[in-house]
Amino acid sequence: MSPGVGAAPAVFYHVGIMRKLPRVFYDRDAVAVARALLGKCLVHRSEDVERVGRIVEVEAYLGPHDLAAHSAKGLTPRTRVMFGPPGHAYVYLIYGMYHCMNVVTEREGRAAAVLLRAVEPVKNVEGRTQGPGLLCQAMHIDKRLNGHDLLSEDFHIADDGSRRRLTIVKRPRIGVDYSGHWARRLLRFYVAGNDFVSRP
DNA sequence: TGCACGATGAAC
DNA sequence: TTCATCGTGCAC
Repeated sequence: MSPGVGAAPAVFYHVGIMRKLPRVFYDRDAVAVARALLGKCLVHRSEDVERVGRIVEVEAYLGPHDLAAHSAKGLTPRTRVMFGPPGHAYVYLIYGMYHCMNVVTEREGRAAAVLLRAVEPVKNVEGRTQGPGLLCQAMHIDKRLNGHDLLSEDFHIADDGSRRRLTIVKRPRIGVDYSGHWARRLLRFYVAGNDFVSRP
């Protein structure tokens, strides 16, 4: 993989030793996890292919009191994973045609999560990755991975040792206008200037 | 059992 | 602004 001379400065080049994020990484408040996930690598191995994307845009969902969060509906078959322990994937079908992937955060019962909204292609990623639906499509993520442990070998998030300074932009979350004042909270975070952010 | 509505993306 | 398309949650 060649860096490409004179490419946009917002693109990451460095890929060093991959260190899988430990359980304690996810066992923190959703905002802290959301911000810390920016720049980390989402890794999914399936059908003998390892696909890697660098996370550049996320949204935090704080729990049942957050009216924009699915867990605001309470404990249901669908939200069961959100109410479970941290470091697991909450994957659901939206609008009958796209999948969205979340990372469960905070201790069991808190039902907080971070939605992955966009990644920058790093390895074996074809197609667009700007937006939660396209991200899942390109990374071959679907409902079969709902509840999957993110400390597994085939599906996890890793720190590749990149120490690039990131300027993080805070914005309101997308598509949650039904949630009253929660829609105005600045709970969407993305890497400033990155070309793969869905809605800069 | 029926029905309204999405944490979306693409076309018009 | 409209629409594709279907699982989920809740009303009846």
